Amino acid sequence: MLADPSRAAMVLALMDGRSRSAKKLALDAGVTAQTASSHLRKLVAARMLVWEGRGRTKHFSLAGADVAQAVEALSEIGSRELPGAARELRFARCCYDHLAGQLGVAVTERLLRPGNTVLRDLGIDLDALQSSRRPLFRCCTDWTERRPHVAGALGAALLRCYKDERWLVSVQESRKLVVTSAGKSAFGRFFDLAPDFFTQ
Amino acid sequence: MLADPSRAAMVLALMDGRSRSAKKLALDAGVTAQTASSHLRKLVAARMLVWEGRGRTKHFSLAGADVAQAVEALSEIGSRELPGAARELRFARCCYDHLAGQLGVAVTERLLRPGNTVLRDLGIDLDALQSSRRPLFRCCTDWTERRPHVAGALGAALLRCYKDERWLVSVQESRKLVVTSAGKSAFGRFFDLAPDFFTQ
DNA sequence: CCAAACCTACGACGGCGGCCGAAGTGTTCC
DNA sequence: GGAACACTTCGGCCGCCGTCGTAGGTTTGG
Repeated sequence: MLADPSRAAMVLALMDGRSRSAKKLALDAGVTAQTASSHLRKLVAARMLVWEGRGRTKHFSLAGADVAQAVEALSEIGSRELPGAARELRFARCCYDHLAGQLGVAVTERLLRPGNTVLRDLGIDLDALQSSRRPLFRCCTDWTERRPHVAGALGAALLRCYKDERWLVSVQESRKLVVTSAGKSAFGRFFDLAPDFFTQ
Repeated sequence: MLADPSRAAMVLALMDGRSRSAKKLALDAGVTAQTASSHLRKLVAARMLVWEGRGRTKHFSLAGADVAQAVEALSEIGSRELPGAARELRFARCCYDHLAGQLGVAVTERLLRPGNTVLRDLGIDLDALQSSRRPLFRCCTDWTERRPHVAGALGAALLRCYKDERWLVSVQESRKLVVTSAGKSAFGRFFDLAPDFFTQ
């Protein structure tokens, strides 16, 4: 149940203990309402979620604390590799195909500022990404920062851009991403990051 | 990682804390050595297992207690529906496509007795099952009984047989299986079960 | 009573990944 | 040295399931 990214996103979104509508959970997971409905039915059948009808909407919440405990236990395993030589990993790493870590969170925050023109400045073609089968925008919760970073087709396109421009280079056999000197100035310029952001 | 049946079987086999060879784990999971090798590589990469070379064999064990904790937390969810009106469920239930519960465990124990002719008596065609892509025999650990019951292609064939003969009937929207009166005498005859086995 | 909003059922598509056979590498034992 | 054994890599097959478009049902609000 938790192995599917969409279902995991829905369960993670409910980890605060509150309840959300099916529509909201679909947005959280970055899928359509039809897909979300299918997933929610399975999660309820697995006794991991419960629901309550409020008029024409259905509100879902975690079925119990044991579900949350299982999710946290799995998160523990996922974030376990951090304590050691994890400073670089915590700063910038590859999360599937997009950027995660402190840099990923900072970039996402700037992207969400109203009125910014970062995507146009970077030459990201949103229309081309829209045509992809994949959801354009997805927010992925960062295990180290506990804040969202941009994922989905847009997140993948951004990381591809960073790599093409040689702002980031990936480390062999690792999720680590290293910021080049060109990258430091470019990220600072496009995303309004202070110079000492990279030297903390 | 834990969502795949083969990987889950391997991890469950290691839940006693001891270590096992790759070959042994392949047998536990009911897959070939090649497939097991692939799974074990992934589990090690995910920091869920560790290994130690002993001559020409590799012995794997759980990477730590947090892995066991996550597995137990997930098992808790899986077995949570039992406490309430769970007597029938604990006695005989459908586990995917095969029989589980006290009856499933008892049947498995009889099948493993040397010299028994139960499969031939029931008309199970082992050669036909062999040709399936699916592993013929797989042992599934019963969460309520903590003992193995037969799964895999053979387990599925057996349950199909039970249902065709109307020894077991499934309950709508539930994993519950009800033993018919014909089933009670048939199970008693073929598997040497005392009459009071069904009335305890 | 109509339009809008929310959720669901059905069907089809497509990709990911589990699976195994064959072949290769390294180790043990006689 | 040679045979048996344990594990790995490579390649290709195939089935499962996540995804969405279309369509239909239900509730809300005007």
